[in-house]
Amino acid sequence: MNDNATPRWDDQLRANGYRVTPQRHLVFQAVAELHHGTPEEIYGHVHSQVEGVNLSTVYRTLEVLENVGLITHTHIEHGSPTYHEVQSQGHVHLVCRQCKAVNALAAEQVRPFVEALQQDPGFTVDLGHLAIHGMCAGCSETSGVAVAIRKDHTDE
Amino acid sequence: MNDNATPRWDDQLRANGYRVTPQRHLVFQAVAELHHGTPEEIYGHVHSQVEGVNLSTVYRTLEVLENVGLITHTHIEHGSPTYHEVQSQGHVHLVCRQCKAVNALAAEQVRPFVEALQQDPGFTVDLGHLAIHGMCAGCSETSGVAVAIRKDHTDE
DNA sequence: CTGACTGCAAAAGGTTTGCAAAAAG
DNA sequence: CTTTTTGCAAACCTTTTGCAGTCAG
Repeated sequence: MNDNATPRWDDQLRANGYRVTPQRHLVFQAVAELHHGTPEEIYGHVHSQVEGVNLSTVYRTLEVLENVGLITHTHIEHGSPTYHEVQSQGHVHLVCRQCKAVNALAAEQVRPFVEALQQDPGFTVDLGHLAIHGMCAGCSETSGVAVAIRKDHTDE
Repeated sequence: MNDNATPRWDDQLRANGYRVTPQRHLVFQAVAELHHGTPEEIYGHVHSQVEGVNLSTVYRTLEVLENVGLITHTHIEHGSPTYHEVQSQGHVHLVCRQCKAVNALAAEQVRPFVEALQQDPGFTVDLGHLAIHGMCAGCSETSGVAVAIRKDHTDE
C-alpha cells in the first residue's frame, strides 16, 4: 500500500520545502523513541539529551513533522495530545482507563471494522488518530466488576 | 420521546449523595439539548436561557454529572473535551477531519469489532469514549483523492 | 546572500482553586 | 442547622505569537 517504503525522515522535510535542522532531528527522534508522548514529554526527552531547544520550537516542530506526514497525534487524555511516529501505518491505540497503559493493535485486527465503515456510512477511518478507551485484560481481572458506574476516581 | 419530563436525572444525583440544584439541572439540560458540546458551548447554551451561572460552576457540574453517570466526554478536538448525555450509551462518534461534522454510529455496527477486541487482546471497549476520526462520505467525494500529504495548514 | 527557523518573552486560551456567601436537605 | 454548592477572582497550565537574531541551503 505504500510505494516508498521508508523514506528518509529528512527527505520528507526537504521534499515539502522545509529545512532540516538539528532541532527537528531531535524532536523527531524523541517522538520515535518515546513511542508516544505529549509535547511536554517530548520536550523533556529532547532536553535530557541536549539543552537549548525551546518549548515553542517543539510545538512548532511537531506541527511541521505532522504536516510532512512523519508523525501524527491522538487525544488520549484531557489536556495534551499524544504524538507518535507514523511508521507503523495502521496501528490503533488501546488506552486502559484503569492503568493508563497504551497498547498498539495491529491494523489486521481492525481491518474488517474499517472496511465495514467504508461500506456503510462511507466513512474513511484515519487509523493513526484512533484511540480506543476501555479496560485492558489485566485490569478487568483485577478490578473484577466491569460496566458499573464508578463514582470514585474520575479523571481519565 | 420523553413523556416523563425528568426521567430520573435528579435521582441519580441524590443517590450518590449530591444535591440537586437549578444550576445542575440547567447544565444537564444543555448537554442533552446540544447533543455534544464543549464546556464553553455548554456554558453558552446555559447562559442563553438564564444568567447567573458561572463558568467554573459549569466545569464543576460537568464533573459531577459525569461521576454520577449521567454524561460522558470524548476528545474530539485539540483543546476541549466534548460532553454528551449517556442515554445513548452505545453510540460512536464519527468525526470528519474535513467538515468537522460529528455523526453517530449505532452500536450495532460496532458490536462485531468490540466483541473481537474482547476476545483477542481481552480489551473491553468503552463505547461512550470512542471517537473515530477520518473523512465522511461527502467530503471524500468533494476532495477527490485523499491519502496525499497536505502541507497547507490542516489543523487538528 | 536570503528566507526559513529558533529563542525569548509576553499573550492567549482553557481549566482549576480558595473563600465567603447562599442554598439544599 | 449543617454541609454542599455557587460566584468571583486570581492562579495555573498549556499552546500560540511577534520579533529580531541565526542558520540552512
